[in-house]
Amino acid sequence: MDLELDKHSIPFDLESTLRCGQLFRWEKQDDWWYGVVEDRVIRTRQKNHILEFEGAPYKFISHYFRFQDNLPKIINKIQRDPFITLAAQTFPGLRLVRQDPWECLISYICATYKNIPAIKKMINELSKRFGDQLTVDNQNYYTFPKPKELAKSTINELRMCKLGFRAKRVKQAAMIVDSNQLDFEKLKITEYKKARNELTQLPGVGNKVADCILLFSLDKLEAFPVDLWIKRVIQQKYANHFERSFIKTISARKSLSQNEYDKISSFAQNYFGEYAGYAQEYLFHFFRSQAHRIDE
DNA sequence: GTAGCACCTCACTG
DNA sequence: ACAGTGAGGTGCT
Repeated sequence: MDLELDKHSIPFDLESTLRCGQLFRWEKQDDWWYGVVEDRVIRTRQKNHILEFEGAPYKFISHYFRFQDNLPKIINKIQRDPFITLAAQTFPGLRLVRQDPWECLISYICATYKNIPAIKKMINELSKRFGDQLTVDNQNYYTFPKPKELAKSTINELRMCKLGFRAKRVKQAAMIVDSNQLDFEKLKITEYKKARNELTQLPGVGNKVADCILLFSLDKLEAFPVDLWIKRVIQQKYANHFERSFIKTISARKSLSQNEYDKISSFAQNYFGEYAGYAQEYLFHFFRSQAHRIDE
């Protein structure tokens, strides 16, 4: 199916959206992108203002790529200074993507202390071992495992998927989700701070992972995850918004204490406003792309 | 309340 | 080559 994006006045750039680091399950072959989303294999490419896609109806695609987000309005709201303005202008059409909360939870537990290529590998191994096989264009793809499959897995099997110390956390989190002790739908309508507190009860879920889940899968666009790269952005570009001693303290160490994290995150939420999460996405992608080549 | 450190494994660096 | 380094942090002391 073809979709004319201009006609619907939907700024969208497939390439930067799929490369920005939020997603771990898309691969490019020739000039088509292939990705497994829920129980589908989606094939898509963009030429100028035409988005071609197969494997899902328009409604699914539009929901996934958040076409209903009014991007011009959002960018207008977050443009508080020249740096964020430049970041947003460098990647026009970059959008957040609406992920499945369960997949997002496990993916970001796995993302702890790993780089993006390694995270992709772990997720693919998990899917191959515990997911369902789908065949498209004579190639095999695997769905992300259901909660039950990971809940009944053994730590050893999980470790064979290269999870390392994350294996135990993934199994425990899976058991909690599988036994319905966590209601994602309810979290969507729960106030941000309360929802985050609930998520951080899970093993392997600290502030950062919780904020990723809230932003990428639970529609909390005000969430502002602070990772290593965002910490660097703050140190280098937003230091004047903090006490000198604070910047000095966080610069001396690699990881942030809970309080330091909250200080940075709530600054950004106040500064960028209700769409702080979009600001995070642009800052993260822009700063990384400046620092070195994008992983692929 | 903060500080320090271990943690699995991988990709990239020199 | 191959050891060293740091990675979309969290949990424990």
